[in-house]
Amino acid sequence: METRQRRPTGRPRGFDADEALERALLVFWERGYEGASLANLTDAMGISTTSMYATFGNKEELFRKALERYTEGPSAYLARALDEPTALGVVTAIFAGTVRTTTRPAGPNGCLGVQGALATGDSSRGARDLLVAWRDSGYSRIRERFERAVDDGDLPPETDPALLARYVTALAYGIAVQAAGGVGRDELQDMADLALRDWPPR
Amino acid sequence: METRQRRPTGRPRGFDADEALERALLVFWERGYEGASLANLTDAMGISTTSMYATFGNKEELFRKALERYTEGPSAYLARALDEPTALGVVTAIFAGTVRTTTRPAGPNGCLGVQGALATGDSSRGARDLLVAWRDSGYSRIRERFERAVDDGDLPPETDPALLARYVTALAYGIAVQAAGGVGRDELQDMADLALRDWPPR
DNA sequence: CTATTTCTGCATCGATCGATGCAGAAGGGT
DNA sequence: ACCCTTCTGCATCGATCGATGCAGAAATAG
Repeated sequence: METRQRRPTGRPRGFDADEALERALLVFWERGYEGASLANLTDAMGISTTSMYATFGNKEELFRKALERYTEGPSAYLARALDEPTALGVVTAIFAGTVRTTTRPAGPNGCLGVQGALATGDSSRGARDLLVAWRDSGYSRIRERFERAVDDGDLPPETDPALLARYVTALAYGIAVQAAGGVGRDELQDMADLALRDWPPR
Repeated sequence: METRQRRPTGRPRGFDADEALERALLVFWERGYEGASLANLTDAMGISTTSMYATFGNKEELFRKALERYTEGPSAYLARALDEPTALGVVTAIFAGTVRTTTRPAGPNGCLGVQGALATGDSSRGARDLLVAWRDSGYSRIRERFERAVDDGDLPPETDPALLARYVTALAYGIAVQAAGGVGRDELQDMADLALRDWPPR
Protein backbone atom coordinates (compact mmCIF):
# COMPACT_ATOMS: atom_id res chain seq x y z
CA MET A 1 0.00 0.00 0.00
CA GLU A 2 1.12 3.50 -0.77
CA THR A 3 1.39 5.51 2.45
CA ARG A 4 3.44 8.31 0.90
CA GLN A 5 1.18 11.34 0.84
CA ARG A 6 0.51 12.34 -2.72
CA ARG A 7 1.70 15.76 -3.72
CA PRO A 8 -1.28 17.98 -4.43
CA THR A 9 -1.16 19.69 -7.76
CA GLY A 10 -1.73 23.38 -8.22
CA ARG A 11 -0.35 26.32 -6.33
CA PRO A 12 0.85 25.32 -2.88
CA ARG A 13 -0.36 27.15 0.20
CA GLY A 14 1.69 30.22 1.01
CA PHE A 15 1.63 29.83 4.78
CA ASP A 16 2.18 27.20 7.44
CA ALA A 17 -1.24 25.89 8.43
CA ASP A 18 0.08 24.49 11.70
CA GLU A 19 1.56 27.77 12.74
CA ALA A 20 -1.56 29.64 11.71
CA LEU A 21 -3.64 27.27 13.82
CA GLU A 22 -1.34 27.85 16.77
CA ARG A 23 -1.86 31.59 16.44
CA ALA A 24 -5.62 31.11 16.25
CA LEU A 25 -5.47 28.91 19.33
CA LEU A 26 -3.82 31.69 21.30
CA VAL A 27 -6.48 34.17 20.24
CA PHE A 28 -9.33 31.84 21.19
CA TRP A 29 -7.58 31.06 24.46
CA GLU A 30 -7.26 34.70 25.40
CA ARG A 31 -10.56 36.10 24.16
CA GLY A 32 -12.89 33.12 24.11
CA TYR A 33 -14.89 31.96 21.11
CA GLU A 34 -17.28 34.88 21.00
CA GLY A 35 -14.65 37.45 21.87
CA ALA A 36 -12.40 36.32 19.04
CA SER A 37 -13.57 37.95 15.82
CA LEU A 38 -12.59 36.78 12.37
CA ALA A 39 -10.51 39.94 12.05
CA ASN A 40 -8.70 39.17 15.32
CA LEU A 41 -8.03 35.64 14.18
CA THR A 42 -6.87 36.30 10.65
CA ASP A 43 -4.71 39.21 11.77
CA ALA A 44 -2.94 36.96 14.25
CA MET A 45 -2.73 34.14 11.74
CA GLY A 46 -1.30 36.47 9.13
CA ILE A 47 -3.67 35.30 6.41
CA SER A 48 -6.78 36.57 4.67
CA THR A 49 -10.28 35.49 5.51
CA THR A 50 -10.40 33.73 2.16
CA SER A 51 -7.40 31.58 3.05
CA MET A 52 -8.82 30.87 6.48
CA TYR A 53 -12.13 29.64 5.07
CA ALA A 54 -10.40 27.62 2.35
CA THR A 55 -8.11 25.94 4.87
CA PHE A 56 -10.21 25.52 8.01
CA GLY A 57 -13.84 25.71 6.88
CA ASN A 58 -15.39 28.30 9.12
CA LYS A 59 -15.00 29.83 12.57
CA GLU A 60 -16.50 26.93 14.45
CA GLU A 61 -14.36 24.42 12.58
CA LEU A 62 -11.31 26.54 13.27
CA PHE A 63 -12.20 26.50 16.94
CA ARG A 64 -12.67 22.74 16.88
CA LYS A 65 -9.23 22.27 15.36
CA ALA A 66 -7.69 24.75 17.78
CA LEU A 67 -9.20 22.79 20.64
CA GLU A 68 -7.70 19.58 19.28
CA ARG A 69 -4.34 21.29 19.13
CA TYR A 70 -4.86 22.53 22.67
CA THR A 71 -5.62 19.01 23.86
CA GLU A 72 -2.49 17.60 22.30
CA GLY A 73 -0.35 20.59 23.27
CA PRO A 74 -0.92 22.70 26.37
CA SER A 75 -3.40 20.23 27.82
CA ALA A 76 -1.42 17.09 27.08
CA TYR A 77 -0.39 16.95 30.72
CA LEU A 78 -3.70 15.23 31.44
CA ALA A 79 -2.94 12.19 29.33
CA ARG A 80 0.52 11.93 30.86
CA ALA A 81 -0.88 12.36 34.36
CA LEU A 82 -3.26 9.45 33.91
CA ASP A 83 -0.26 7.20 33.34
CA GLU A 84 1.14 7.88 36.78
CA PRO A 85 1.30 4.66 38.79
CA THR A 86 -0.75 5.83 41.76
CA ALA A 87 -3.91 7.87 42.16
CA LEU A 88 -2.02 10.37 44.26
CA GLY A 89 0.56 10.69 41.51
CA VAL A 90 -2.20 11.19 38.97
CA VAL A 91 -3.82 13.98 40.92
CA THR A 92 -0.53 15.61 41.78
CA ALA A 93 0.38 15.71 38.11
CA ILE A 94 -3.05 16.98 37.10
CA PHE A 95 -2.89 19.87 39.51
CA ALA A 96 0.70 20.72 38.61
CA GLY A 97 -0.15 20.62 34.92
CA THR A 98 -3.24 22.73 35.40
CA VAL A 99 -1.38 25.35 37.37
CA ARG A 100 1.47 25.51 34.88
CA THR A 101 -0.75 25.65 31.82
CA THR A 102 -3.15 28.25 33.18
CA THR A 103 -0.38 30.57 34.35
CA ARG A 104 2.18 30.50 31.55
CA PRO A 105 4.29 33.64 31.75
CA ALA A 106 4.08 34.14 28.00
CA GLY A 107 0.60 33.17 26.97
CA PRO A 108 -3.04 33.55 27.92
CA ASN A 109 -4.09 32.94 31.49
CA GLY A 110 -6.68 30.32 32.27
CA CYS A 111 -7.89 27.25 30.41
CA LEU A 112 -9.33 27.28 26.90
CA GLY A 113 -11.65 24.44 27.83
CA VAL A 114 -13.21 26.54 30.58
CA GLN A 115 -13.17 30.12 29.37
CA GLY A 116 -13.48 29.36 25.66
CA ALA A 117 -17.26 29.30 25.71
CA LEU A 118 -18.82 28.79 29.14
CA ALA A 119 -22.02 30.77 28.48
CA THR A 120 -22.90 32.05 25.02
CA GLY A 121 -25.56 33.30 22.68
CA ASP A 122 -27.33 31.11 20.18
CA SER A 123 -24.80 31.44 17.40
CA SER A 124 -22.00 30.06 19.58
CA ARG A 125 -23.89 27.16 21.04
CA GLY A 126 -21.87 24.76 18.91
CA ALA A 127 -18.63 25.88 20.52
CA ARG A 128 -20.22 25.79 23.95
CA ASP A 129 -21.44 22.23 23.51
CA LEU A 130 -18.05 21.24 22.17
CA LEU A 131 -16.40 22.42 25.37
CA VAL A 132 -19.01 20.76 27.55
CA ALA A 133 -18.14 17.51 25.81
CA TRP A 134 -14.43 18.27 26.14
CA ARG A 135 -14.67 18.77 29.88
CA ASP A 136 -16.88 15.73 30.25
CA SER A 137 -14.30 13.66 28.42
CA GLY A 138 -11.62 14.79 30.84
CA TYR A 139 -13.83 14.01 33.78
CA SER A 140 -14.63 10.54 32.48
CA ARG A 141 -11.02 9.64 31.92
CA ILE A 142 -10.17 10.66 35.46
CA ARG A 143 -13.11 8.72 36.83
CA GLU A 144 -12.07 5.61 34.91
CA ARG A 145 -8.54 5.99 36.19
CA PHE A 146 -9.85 6.11 39.75
CA GLU A 147 -12.00 3.05 39.13
CA ARG A 148 -8.87 1.24 38.14
CA ALA A 149 -7.10 2.54 41.25
CA VAL A 150 -9.88 1.12 43.40
CA ASP A 151 -9.60 -2.21 41.64
CA ASP A 152 -5.86 -2.13 42.19
CA GLY A 153 -6.24 -1.44 45.87
CA ASP A 154 -4.52 1.88 45.37
CA LEU A 155 -7.66 3.65 46.59
CA PRO A 156 -9.82 2.38 49.47
CA PRO A 157 -12.64 0.10 48.32
CA GLU A 158 -15.29 2.42 49.73
CA THR A 159 -14.07 5.22 47.44
CA ASP A 160 -16.61 6.63 44.98
CA PRO A 161 -14.51 7.17 41.84
CA ALA A 162 -17.12 9.40 40.21
CA LEU A 163 -17.35 11.72 43.19
CA LEU A 164 -13.61 11.81 43.56
CA ALA A 165 -13.25 12.72 39.90
CA ARG A 166 -15.77 15.52 40.35
CA TYR A 167 -13.70 16.82 43.23
CA VAL A 168 -10.48 16.79 41.25
CA THR A 169 -11.98 18.41 38.18
CA ALA A 170 -13.71 21.02 40.33
CA LEU A 171 -10.39 22.03 41.83
CA ALA A 172 -8.78 22.10 38.40
CA TYR A 173 -11.55 24.33 37.02
CA GLY A 174 -11.29 26.51 40.10
CA ILE A 175 -7.58 26.91 39.46
CA ALA A 176 -8.35 27.86 35.88
CA VAL A 177 -10.91 30.49 36.86
CA GLN A 178 -8.59 32.06 39.38
CA ALA A 179 -5.74 32.02 36.88
CA ALA A 180 -7.99 33.78 34.38
CA GLY A 181 -8.44 36.46 37.00
CA GLY A 182 -4.72 36.95 37.36
CA VAL A 183 -3.94 34.90 40.46
CA GLY A 184 -0.30 33.87 40.39
CA ARG A 185 1.27 30.51 39.73
CA ASP A 186 2.93 30.03 43.10
CA GLU A 187 -0.19 30.82 45.05
CA LEU A 188 -2.24 28.37 43.02
CA GLN A 189 0.37 25.66 43.35
CA ASP A 190 0.49 26.17 47.11
CA MET A 191 -3.27 25.84 47.18
CA ALA A 192 -3.11 22.63 45.18
CA ASP A 193 -0.50 21.30 47.61
CA LEU A 194 -2.82 22.13 50.46
CA ALA A 195 -5.62 20.16 48.84
CA LEU A 196 -3.29 17.23 48.26
CA ARG A 197 -2.15 17.04 51.85
CA ASP A 198 -5.22 15.00 52.63
CA TRP A 199 -5.53 12.25 50.06
CA PRO A 200 -7.84 10.73 49.32
CA PRO A 201 -10.60 12.80 50.91
CA ARG A 202 -12.87 10.36 52.67
CA MET B 1 -33.68 66.11 57.06
CA GLU B 2 -36.04 65.19 54.26
CA THR B 3 -35.63 61.53 53.35
CA ARG B 4 -38.87 61.26 51.43
CA GLN B 5 -37.93 60.79 47.81
CA ARG B 6 -39.29 63.62 45.73
CA ARG B 7 -41.81 62.65 43.17
CA PRO B 8 -40.46 63.21 39.65
CA THR B 9 -42.65 65.30 37.42
CA GLY B 10 -43.54 64.28 33.88
CA ARG B 11 -44.81 61.05 32.49
CA PRO B 12 -44.02 58.12 34.75
CA ARG B 13 -42.19 55.09 33.45
CA GLY B 14 -44.47 52.54 31.91
CA PHE B 15 -42.67 49.46 33.25
CA ASP B 16 -41.21 48.15 36.48
CA ALA B 17 -37.48 48.85 36.37
CA ASP B 18 -36.78 46.25 39.04
CA GLU B 19 -38.56 43.55 37.13
CA ALA B 20 -36.89 44.58 33.89
CA LEU B 21 -33.51 44.38 35.60
CA GLU B 22 -34.35 40.93 36.90
CA ARG B 23 -35.14 39.79 33.36
CA ALA B 24 -31.89 41.26 32.10
CA LEU B 25 -30.03 39.49 34.88
CA LEU B 26 -31.40 36.16 33.75
CA VAL B 27 -30.32 36.80 30.18
CA PHE B 28 -26.79 37.81 31.20
CA TRP B 29 -26.64 34.81 33.50
CA GLU B 30 -27.59 32.38 30.79
CA ARG B 31 -25.71 33.82 27.82
CA GLY B 32 -22.88 35.80 29.33
CA TYR B 33 -22.14 39.45 28.65
CA GLU B 34 -21.01 39.03 25.07
CA GLY B 35 -23.61 36.43 24.25
CA ALA B 36 -26.45 38.67 25.43
CA SER B 37 -27.33 41.08 22.63
CA LEU B 38 -29.32 44.24 23.14
CA ALA B 39 -32.15 42.59 21.25
CA ASN B 40 -32.04 39.57 23.57
CA LEU B 41 -32.07 41.83 26.59
CA THR B 42 -34.80 44.24 25.57
CA ASP B 43 -36.98 41.41 24.31
CA ALA B 44 -36.76 39.71 27.69
CA MET B 45 -37.21 42.99 29.53
CA GLY B 46 -40.25 43.82 27.44
CA ILE B 47 -39.08 47.34 26.68
CA SER B 48 -37.56 49.22 23.75
CA THR B 49 -33.89 49.99 23.38
CA THR B 50 -34.74 53.64 23.94
CA SER B 51 -36.26 52.89 27.33
CA MET B 52 -33.35 50.68 28.26
CA TYR B 53 -30.79 53.36 27.49
CA ALA B 54 -32.85 56.04 29.24
CA THR B 55 -33.20 53.91 32.36
CA PHE B 56 -29.94 52.02 32.66
CA GLY B 57 -27.39 53.98 30.63
CA ASN B 58 -25.86 51.43 28.32
CA LYS B 59 -25.15 47.71 28.09
CA GLU B 60 -22.19 47.76 30.45
CA GLU B 61 -24.09 49.79 33.05
CA LEU B 62 -27.01 47.42 32.74
CA PHE B 63 -24.64 44.55 33.37
CA ARG B 64 -23.17 46.31 36.38
CA LYS B 65 -26.62 46.81 37.87
CA ALA B 66 -27.60 43.25 37.07
CA LEU B 67 -24.49 42.05 38.87
CA GLU B 68 -25.42 44.14 41.92
CA ARG B 69 -28.85 42.56 41.87
CA TYR B 70 -27.23 39.15 41.55
CA THR B 71 -25.03 39.84 44.55
CA GLU B 72 -27.96 40.84 46.70
CA GLY B 73 -30.24 38.14 45.34
CA PRO B 74 -29.03 34.75 44.12
CA SER B 75 -25.56 35.29 45.53
CA ALA B 76 -26.64 36.66 48.91
CA TYR B 77 -25.89 33.30 50.46
CA LEU B 78 -22.27 34.38 50.68
CA ALA B 79 -22.94 37.26 53.06
CA ARG B 80 -25.13 35.03 55.20
CA ALA B 81 -22.55 32.27 55.17
CA LEU B 82 -19.86 34.58 56.51
CA ASP B 83 -22.00 35.15 59.59
CA GLU B 84 -21.89 31.50 60.56
CA PRO B 85 -20.23 31.09 63.94
CA THR B 86 -17.52 28.64 62.85
CA ALA B 87 -15.25 28.37 59.84
CA LEU B 88 -16.69 24.96 59.10
CA GLY B 89 -20.17 26.43 59.22
CA VAL B 90 -19.07 29.19 56.86
CA VAL B 91 -17.66 26.81 54.30
CA THR B 92 -20.57 24.42 54.58
CA ALA B 93 -22.98 27.27 53.87
CA ILE B 94 -20.87 28.60 51.01
CA PHE B 95 -20.81 25.25 49.26
CA ALA B 96 -24.50 24.63 49.87
CA GLY B 97 -25.36 28.07 48.56
CA THR B 98 -23.13 27.69 45.54
CA VAL B 99 -24.63 24.34 44.64
CA ARG B 100 -28.18 25.57 45.06
CA THR B 101 -27.65 28.78 43.14
CA THR B 102 -25.79 27.22 40.23
CA THR B 103 -28.33 24.43 39.77
CA ARG B 104 -31.70 26.11 40.18
CA PRO B 105 -34.34 23.98 38.45
CA ALA B 106 -35.95 27.07 36.91
CA GLY B 107 -33.14 29.37 35.97
CA PRO B 108 -29.74 29.47 34.31
CA ASN B 109 -27.11 26.97 35.35
CA GLY B 110 -23.80 28.17 36.68
CA CYS B 111 -22.67 31.41 38.27
CA LEU B 112 -22.98 34.83 36.67
CA GLY B 113 -19.76 35.92 38.34
CA VAL B 114 -17.87 33.12 36.61
CA GLN B 115 -19.48 32.64 33.22
CA GLY B 116 -20.60 36.24 32.74
CA ALA B 117 -17.33 37.33 31.15
CA LEU B 118 -14.38 35.05 31.83
CA ALA B 119 -12.53 35.73 28.57
CA THR B 120 -13.67 38.41 26.16
CA GLY B 121 -12.76 40.68 23.29
CA ASP B 122 -11.70 44.27 23.71
CA SER B 123 -15.17 45.77 23.77
CA SER B 124 -16.20 43.66 26.75
CA ARG B 125 -13.11 44.19 28.84
CA GLY B 126 -15.05 46.44 31.18
CA ALA B 127 -17.43 43.63 32.08
CA ARG B 128 -14.56 41.20 32.39
CA ASP B 129 -12.66 43.43 34.79
CA LEU B 130 -15.83 44.00 36.75
CA LEU B 131 -16.21 40.27 37.33
CA VAL B 132 -12.54 39.87 38.21
CA ALA B 133 -13.08 42.48 40.92
CA TRP B 134 -16.32 40.79 41.97
CA ARG B 135 -14.63 37.45 42.43
CA ASP B 136 -11.70 39.05 44.18
CA SER B 137 -14.08 40.73 46.59
CA GLY B 138 -15.66 37.40 47.46
CA TYR B 139 -12.26 35.85 47.96
CA SER B 140 -11.13 38.69 50.23
CA ARG B 141 -14.19 38.48 52.42
CA ILE B 142 -13.67 34.76 52.88
CA ARG B 143 -10.00 35.26 53.65
CA GLU B 144 -10.80 37.91 56.24
CA ARG B 145 -13.36 35.63 57.80
CA PHE B 146 -10.73 32.91 58.10
CA GLU B 147 -8.28 35.36 59.61
CA ARG B 148 -10.84 36.05 62.27
CA ALA B 149 -11.37 32.34 62.78
CA VAL B 150 -7.64 31.88 63.36
CA ASP B 151 -7.68 34.73 65.85
CA ASP B 152 -10.66 33.13 67.57
CA GLY B 153 -8.90 29.80 67.81
CA ASP B 154 -11.58 28.32 65.57
CA LEU B 155 -8.89 27.44 63.04
CA PRO B 156 -5.42 26.14 63.97
CA PRO B 157 -2.85 28.91 64.39
CA GLU B 158 -0.66 27.50 61.62
CA THR B 159 -3.52 27.92 59.12
CA ASP B 160 -2.86 30.18 56.14
CA PRO B 161 -6.17 32.02 55.72
CA ALA B 162 -5.32 33.26 52.23
CA LEU B 163 -4.50 29.80 50.96
CA LEU B 164 -7.55 28.33 52.61
CA ALA B 165 -9.72 31.00 50.99
CA ARG B 166 -8.19 30.15 47.61
CA TYR B 167 -9.09 26.53 48.20
CA VAL B 168 -12.68 27.29 49.09
CA THR B 169 -13.21 29.68 46.19
CA ALA B 170 -11.57 27.24 43.79
CA LEU B 171 -14.05 24.56 44.78
CA ALA B 172 -16.93 27.00 44.47
CA TYR B 173 -15.83 28.05 40.98
CA GLY B 174 -15.34 24.40 40.09
CA ILE B 175 -18.90 23.70 41.17
CA ALA B 176 -20.08 26.61 39.03
CA VAL B 177 -18.24 25.40 35.93
CA GLN B 178 -19.59 21.89 36.29
CA ALA B 179 -23.10 23.22 36.89
CA ALA B 180 -22.77 25.29 33.71
CA GLY B 181 -22.04 22.03 31.92
CA GLY B 182 -25.19 20.42 33.21
CA VAL B 183 -23.90 18.40 36.18
CA GLY B 184 -26.73 17.84 38.62
CA ARG B 185 -27.38 19.36 42.01
CA ASP B 186 -27.19 16.19 44.08
CA GLU B 187 -23.92 15.08 42.57
CA LEU B 188 -22.32 18.46 43.22
CA GLN B 189 -23.60 18.57 46.78
CA ASP B 190 -22.22 15.09 47.42
CA MET B 191 -18.89 16.27 46.09
CA ALA B 192 -18.95 19.30 48.38
CA ASP B 193 -19.72 17.02 51.30
CA LEU B 194 -16.75 14.91 50.36
CA ALA B 195 -14.51 17.95 50.39
CA LEU B 196 -15.88 18.99 53.76
CA ARG B 197 -15.23 15.67 55.40
CA ASP B 198 -11.69 16.76 56.02
CA TRP B 199 -11.73 20.22 57.53
CA PRO B 200 -9.61 22.18 57.63
CA PRO B 201 -7.20 20.72 55.07
CA ARG B 202 -3.76 20.90 56.65
C1' DC C 1 5.68 25.87 -23.94
C1' DT C 2 0.41 24.96 -22.58
C1' DA C 3 -3.07 23.26 -19.63
C1' DT C 4 -4.75 22.58 -15.20
C1' DT C 5 -5.28 23.20 -10.50
C1' DT C 6 -5.04 25.76 -6.40
C1' DC C 7 -4.35 29.70 -3.76
C1' DT C 8 -4.69 34.66 -2.72
C1' DG C 9 -6.13 39.90 -2.70
C1' DC C 10 -9.80 42.79 -3.11
C1' DA C 11 -14.31 44.02 -2.75
C1' DT C 12 -18.42 43.16 -0.80
C1' DC C 13 -22.46 40.61 0.92
C1' DG C 14 -26.72 40.67 4.23
C1' DA C 15 -27.24 40.49 9.15
C1' DT C 16 -26.48 42.05 13.44
C1' DC C 17 -23.83 44.79 16.73
C1' DG C 18 -24.50 48.73 20.31
C1' DA C 19 -26.39 53.15 20.36
C1' DT C 20 -29.40 57.68 18.99
C1' DG C 21 -32.55 61.44 16.94
C1' DC C 22 -36.83 62.85 16.73
C1' DA C 23 -41.61 63.62 17.18
C1' DG C 24 -45.60 62.65 19.50
C1' DA C 25 -47.98 60.37 23.42
C1' DA C 26 -48.86 60.41 28.33
C1' DG C 27 -48.95 61.68 32.65
C1' DG C 28 -47.81 65.06 36.52
C1' DG C 29 -48.19 69.88 38.86
C1' DT C 30 -50.69 74.19 39.25
C1' DA D 1 -58.19 73.69 31.83
C1' DC D 2 -53.18 74.51 30.85
C1' DC D 3 -48.13 73.82 30.70
C1' DC D 4 -44.18 71.22 31.27
C1' DT D 5 -41.50 67.27 31.85
C1' DT D 6 -40.62 62.66 30.83
C1' DC D 7 -41.24 58.56 28.43
C1' DT D 8 -41.95 55.76 24.27
C1' DG D 9 -42.28 53.97 19.15
C1' DC D 10 -40.18 54.22 14.96
C1' DA D 11 -36.55 54.72 12.06
C1' DT D 12 -31.92 54.61 11.51
C1' DC D 13 -27.01 55.40 12.44
C1' DG D 14 -21.97 53.78 11.45
C1' DA D 15 -19.35 49.79 12.71
C1' DT D 16 -18.57 45.22 12.89
C1' DC D 17 -20.20 40.47 12.59
C1' DG D 18 -19.23 35.95 9.89
C1' DA D 19 -18.89 34.61 5.29
C1' DT D 20 -18.27 34.75 -0.31
C1' DG D 21 -17.62 35.85 -5.45
C1' DC D 22 -14.50 36.68 -8.59
C1' DA D 23 -10.51 37.39 -11.17
C1' DG D 24 -5.74 37.08 -11.42
C1' DA D 25 -1.38 35.09 -9.54
C1' DA D 26 1.39 31.04 -8.82
C1' DA D 27 2.86 26.56 -9.08
C1' DT D 28 2.78 21.65 -10.94
C1' DA D 29 1.88 18.14 -14.76
C1' DG D 30 2.24 17.00 -19.25
